[in-house]
Amino acid sequence: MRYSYQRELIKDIVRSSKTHPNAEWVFCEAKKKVENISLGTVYRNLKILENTGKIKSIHDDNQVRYDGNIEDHHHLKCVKCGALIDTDIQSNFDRKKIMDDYDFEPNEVKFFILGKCKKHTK
Amino acid sequence: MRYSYQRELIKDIVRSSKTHPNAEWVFCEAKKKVENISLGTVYRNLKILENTGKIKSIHDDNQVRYDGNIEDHHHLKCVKCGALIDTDIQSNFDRKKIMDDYDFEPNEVKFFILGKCKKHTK
DNA sequence: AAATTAAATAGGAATGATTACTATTTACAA
DNA sequence: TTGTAAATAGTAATCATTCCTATTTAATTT
Ligand SMILES: [Mn+2]
Ligand SMILES: [Mn+2]
Ligand SMILES: [Zn+2]
Ligand SMILES: [Zn+2]
Repeated sequence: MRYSYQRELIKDIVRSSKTHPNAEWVFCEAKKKVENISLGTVYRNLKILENTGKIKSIHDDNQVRYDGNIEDHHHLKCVKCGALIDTDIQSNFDRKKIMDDYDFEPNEVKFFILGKCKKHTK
Repeated sequence: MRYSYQRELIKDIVRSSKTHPNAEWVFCEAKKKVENISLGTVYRNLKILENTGKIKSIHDDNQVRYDGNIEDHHHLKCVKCGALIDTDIQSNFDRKKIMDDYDFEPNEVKFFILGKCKKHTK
């Protein structure tokens, strides 16, 4: 993999963000440093960074969002403002029961907890 | 809400399916009964049926799939063939811990268990 | 320090899922 | 029956994302 200033920039933007941004937001941030960077470059590098384990992606309804926190973790999602909040909540499921009851070999759980974040408590 | 043959048909197609189909599949099925039904009509009515609680929708990566099973339930998702399998697995999370630790008011959990269905066991 | 080469880019076109628009059709009530 | 507004078919538009390609650039070789 050849060095690319754009790719390093995109990685740093995602890694230092806490909002789980989408490609468009990353693009706008990147333009502050490379004024003529193209959106295609952002998408291509986000995918490369994901495939090489440098960042993670989250499918949030009809959009892809990116996460600079590559630790295994889950999220709270605010239904009011769309915020995604990192948690250390563990998912515990009964592997054997799933295999027995459904003839299915599980190996990962994805979940979000939907609700309201503190911004909306009156 | 005025009666519409197309809407009843779309409802019956989703209700009787077990595959959690997308709009395109529902459209193809519907054409077997109403040859010139339009895709827009399918999308519009799927949304109406969802909003009136007659069916549910599931965001599966970048596509919306529909579910005729309106009971509260979760799914196993096969990473090999994309199959979604209904389960009666319950999500148990500690509501109080979430409120205390994250200042977040949870009210629903969405999860999938990813893995391989029986079709891929050698 | 040039010349070489293939990877990466910018910019724009294409795609695919979904939604919006609009003239026509249809359910249903007066 | 006739009047009406809701629903439809057909099509155009939108939005996120991917694809294409001429040009630029990082890295290797002279
Ligand atoms: Mn996260
Ligand atoms: Mn289901
Ligand atoms: Zn919020
Ligand atoms: Zn499968």
